[in-house]
Amino acid sequence: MSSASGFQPVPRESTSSLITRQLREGIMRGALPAGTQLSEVALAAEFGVSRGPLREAMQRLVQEGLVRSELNRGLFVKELDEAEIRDLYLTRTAIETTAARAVAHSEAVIPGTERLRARAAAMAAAAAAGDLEALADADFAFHEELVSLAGSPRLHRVHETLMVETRMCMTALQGTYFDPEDQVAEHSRIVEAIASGDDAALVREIEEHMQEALDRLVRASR
Amino acid sequence: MSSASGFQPVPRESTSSLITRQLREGIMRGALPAGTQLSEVALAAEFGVSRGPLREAMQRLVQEGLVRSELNRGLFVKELDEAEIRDLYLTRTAIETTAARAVAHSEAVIPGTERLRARAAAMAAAAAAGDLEALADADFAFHEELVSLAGSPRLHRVHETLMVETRMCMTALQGTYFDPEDQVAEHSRIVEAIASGDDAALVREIEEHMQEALDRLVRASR
DNA sequence: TATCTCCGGATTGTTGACAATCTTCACAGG
DNA sequence: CCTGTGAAGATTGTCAACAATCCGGAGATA
Repeated sequence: MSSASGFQPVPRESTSSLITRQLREGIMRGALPAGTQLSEVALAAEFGVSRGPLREAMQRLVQEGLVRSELNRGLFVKELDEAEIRDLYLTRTAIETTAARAVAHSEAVIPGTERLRARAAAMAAAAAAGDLEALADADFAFHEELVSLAGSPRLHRVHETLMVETRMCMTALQGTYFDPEDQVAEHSRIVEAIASGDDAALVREIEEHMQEALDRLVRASR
Repeated sequence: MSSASGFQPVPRESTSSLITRQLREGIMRGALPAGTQLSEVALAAEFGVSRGPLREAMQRLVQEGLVRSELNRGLFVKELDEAEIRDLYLTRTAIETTAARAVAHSEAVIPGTERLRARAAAMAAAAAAGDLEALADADFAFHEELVSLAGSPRLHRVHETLMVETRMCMTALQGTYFDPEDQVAEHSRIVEAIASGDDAALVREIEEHMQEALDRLVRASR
């Protein structure tokens, strides 16, 4: 059998894994707002499985920190107060600066920056069109791409959770207005800093971007 | 009811949580070496519970990345090749530099550095006594303390997993000899950098320390 | 001999039922 | 009016049995 046939391993996935993904999506999109109790029977019925696999999925989310477990009481979607939001952005900064530096020093800087420029362009387009939802999506795609390019499974796994939490915040504050142009400009500066290979500038740009984003969120939440 | 009574909430904990902790300990200490299959029935019997809670604990470890799941095949303790070890230290650097900077800029720098100095002193004592096991323990306690002092739940949770993986590596390479004095000196330099409040120096010290530790590990594993 | 088929044993995946716990509400007593 | 008691209802925690899947080897066939 040729190994050059280009076949990929069959993407079989456990039920609990599939459920976890859907629940995460629900938490992210606001279908399961912060604080809601997650009823096992109700969710199990909705997913069409028994409580076993569903409970396994729940434990994953608990480990991820997206869900809080109270013994004999139930599971609740975690709520984010201001201190938590600050912690979230502190951690995002840690992960993303490291990722960006890894990209900047990797052999694939050129195609990497190219892809990031494309993401930034998508943001600009959404901003120009005044489509705030598309802008948010493009924003997320940018950061997701950035960390993916670093090629670090650990940074990526941690970042995935952080992005869910970020989106949770933004969903909760939906309707508040941010200046799109600022956001677009900040992302462009990050890309160019990566391209330049200047570590100090790079770190500074990301830290500033995170600080700005955090300020926008905190301001909106009061 | 006074809220200043100093009582803490009763530390009730779910069974799956307790099992998770024990399994993690086992993986860390080498009782469950990398690559071993984790038999559900055997482990459930050992813990004296049924397979339900045990499976929930397993899913937590999968989410943590310490255990790999093959559908209909079983669960295996994750193995770390050289690339994984590099990724591990990359991520540790990201977390610990951020934590150290947070400590350096916090209001509690003074007591913080004091506690870290105590940890470093414990390392020095173990090194002087030639007790390599105690040295490793003190080493871990130092890094654990460093991240705890940052007061960031996210950094702490991520770091916990990373330290388990680190210990896994070191357990696997048990018997190899490292120069204790170097290690002690590196940690002392980190503490003093925190005390000095010089961010650049701080980051440099931690990055160098991680690079050294990584080199020691990689060298020993070949 | 090489290959294919099939079967037995073992392990995981899933389920429904049972036990334990918590919450809520009504109600009696001070 | 407030406090304590108790039972009903609902929810979570746990278990043991059943179903599905995988692995290895014996045996048949060319």
